[in-house]
Amino acid sequence: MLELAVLGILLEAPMHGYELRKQLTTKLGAFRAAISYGSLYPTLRRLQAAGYITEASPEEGTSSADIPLMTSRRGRVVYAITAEGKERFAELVAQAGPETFDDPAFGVHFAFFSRTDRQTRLRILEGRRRRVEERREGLRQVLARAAERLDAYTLELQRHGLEAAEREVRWLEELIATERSGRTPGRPPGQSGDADGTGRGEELPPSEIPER
Amino acid sequence: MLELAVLGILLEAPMHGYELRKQLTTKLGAFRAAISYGSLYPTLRRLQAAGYITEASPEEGTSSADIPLMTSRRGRVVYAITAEGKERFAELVAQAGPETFDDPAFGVHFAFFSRTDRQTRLRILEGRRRRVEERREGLRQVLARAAERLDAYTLELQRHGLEAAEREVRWLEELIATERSGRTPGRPPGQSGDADGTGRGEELPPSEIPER
DNA sequence: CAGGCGATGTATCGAACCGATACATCGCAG
DNA sequence: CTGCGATGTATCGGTTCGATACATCGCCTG
Repeated sequence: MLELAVLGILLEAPMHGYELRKQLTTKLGAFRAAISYGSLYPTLRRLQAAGYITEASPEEGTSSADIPLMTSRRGRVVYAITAEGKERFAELVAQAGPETFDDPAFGVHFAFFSRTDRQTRLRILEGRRRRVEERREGLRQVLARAAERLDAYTLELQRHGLEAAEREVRWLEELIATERSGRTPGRPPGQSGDADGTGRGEELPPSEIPER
Repeated sequence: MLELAVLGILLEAPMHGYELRKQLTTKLGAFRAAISYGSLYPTLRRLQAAGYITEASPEEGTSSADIPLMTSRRGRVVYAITAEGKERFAELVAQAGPETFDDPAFGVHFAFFSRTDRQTRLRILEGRRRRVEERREGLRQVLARAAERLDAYTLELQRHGLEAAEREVRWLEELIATERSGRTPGRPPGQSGDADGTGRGEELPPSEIPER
């Protein structure tokens, strides 16, 4: 899961750990809170061992003498994705197994939707919708059947959870409708960010991002 | 975290693992998805080792002969909370450290609010509110400052996250206001599930709850 | 100009937690 | 009487987290 996220970020530019973590946090910050170093560094080592990324010391300044960035040892380490890593990313981003629909994994996949083809996007959105619908139904059952046996606070918690689930289903419905119509998400009323309106929005496989 | 949850559930009745998990899932289901056995059983063993719960074989039926519940071995194991466990629960439920405000821990604490005194409830709600507000501000920064550098999907994700954060802050505000006014949460308009309406809702200290 | 302090930066350790899996029994529908 | 889904206990490997340690940088203050 972190594997996909790290590869996806490194796809845009080589980076060192600290920066990587910041990017990860803002990119995934909407669903997940933050990534800890205790997860990040092991993941980097795993990826490196598998040959998906390389560890490269940074460019040696501009002149002849290498100014030791941090006088002795502990120079900053820059990680870059390899060709195998790109393949691996494509593989991971395309697969939508059941585990893709739990909270954190869905957020990660969603964050890389601009690098995912529409078919896969739809599969993931619909899978997630089913998940959230099931959760919603479960909460409704509890509230309908067992309301009198629960204390006021537990009840309030269930109610809040139910509301959130209902809202997310609606959000997903909208996204799915948008996908089907071939558009790109974004607020139509405010500014129509859709410059061409041709309804493309996928087939952006090379590596750059045409999105506004 | 699971420790608190398990003790809280066992406080209501002795139970075996499977049932415990179900209770846990409905009680905490609004914030957390589900508890896996890979977490539950180690937690039970930890609690048992610490003396907070005891493992008791179930009542031996009604007659003289003990019908081996599951012919040979693997009888169902019933766990019950001890006096030390109750003390431990009171200790855990009262403390509102910073870690209390991340998603899962907050949900657990909230679920046991009917066993928490109002002072602590307020501290926890306000701490959570500050957390969510910070998150909300972070997302606003991203959306305001870096919107043009993000693709449409990432943007949509941030927007959804922001909306959820705003909604939760509002929810928390309401709860805090309700607490301050000495009432119990619940929908006043719909059906007043509040049988007595005396506005009590705290002071149900099975053990003791020291007011700050 | 000393020195402190917050941001940048790399890294590890123990513990918690999860997903998958194995195994066993019960009740009941076909 | 057979198979299958719910009930039930339990472990294993692996991921992730929280805390912590260590080191350098730039900047502000006394």
